[in-house]
Amino acid sequence: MDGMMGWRVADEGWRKGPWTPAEDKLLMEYVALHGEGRWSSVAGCSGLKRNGKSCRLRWVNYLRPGLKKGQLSPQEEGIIIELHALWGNKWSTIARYLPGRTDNEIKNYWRTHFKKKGKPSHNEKKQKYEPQLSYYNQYHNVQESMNNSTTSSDQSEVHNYTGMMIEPPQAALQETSTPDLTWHGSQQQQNPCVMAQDVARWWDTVAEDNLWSGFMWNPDHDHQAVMEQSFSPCF
DNA sequence: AAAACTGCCAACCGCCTCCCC
DNA sequence: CGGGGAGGCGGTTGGCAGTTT
Repeated sequence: MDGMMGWRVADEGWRKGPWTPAEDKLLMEYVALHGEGRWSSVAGCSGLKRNGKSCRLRWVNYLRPGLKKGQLSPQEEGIIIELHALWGNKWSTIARYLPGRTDNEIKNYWRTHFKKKGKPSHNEKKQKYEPQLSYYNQYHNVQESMNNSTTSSDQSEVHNYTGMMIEPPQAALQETSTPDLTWHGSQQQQNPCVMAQDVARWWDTVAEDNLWSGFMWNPDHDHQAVMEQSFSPCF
C-alpha cells in the first residue's frame, strides 16, 4: 500500500482511499440513472476513477438510501448477539435482520464490543457459551408460550414476528441446518468471546428499561409497527 | 500538557460463488 | 463443460478522535 494518505491513484489508474463529496455525487448520479449493479461499468459511464468493488462498497455502506447512522439500540445489540450465536460471523445474513444497518457496521460493532474480550480457555468456552444457550432457550420458551396462549390478540402477527426473529433465512438454514448451538467447527471459534456478562449486561439493560418486554411480548403494543418494520428481512 | 491508549469507522484485500459466453 | 469476469462476503488495516495516565 502506498500509505493511507499517500494513496491517490493505485495500479491500473484506480483511485483509492477516502471518497470525496464529488465522487459520491458521481456515484449517486450513476445509480440514479442506471440503478444498482454493474459496478464495473461505473468508471466508464460516470468518469469516476474507482473500480467496481470500491463503488459497490461505497454505495452499500454509505450512500444507499435508508441507512441508519449512529449508535445501535439495545434491541439491535441484542439481535446481533442472538443471531451471531446462531450463525457465527455471517455478517451479511445478520444485517438482513437489521434494516438500515450494514454488514460492515455490524462487523465493526462486534469486533469493538465483544471480540476484544480475548480468547477463553477450553473449559471457559463451554461455560461462557452456555448462558447464550439458556437465553436462546428462554427465547424459544417464550415463543412457545406465546403460540400456546389464547389471548385475543392476533396470533398470526405474533408468530410472524417471532418466526422472523428466530428462523434464519433459508440460505443460513441450509448452511447450518437447524440452529445448532453445540460447539463445533472453526467457524464458531469466536463465539466464546461473547462473554456471559456481555449478554447479561445487555439483558439487564433491556429488562430494566422494559424495552424488550414491551417491545416483544405484547403484540398490541404501539411498537408493533416498528417491530414489523424492524424485523422484516430486507432481501 | 503531552504521551499513550482505546474505540470507532471507512475502506482495502483476498477468497469464494455465481453467471455468462 | 470450463474459463473468466463480476459481485458478495469476511477479515484486516490504518487513521482519527476521544479518553486516560
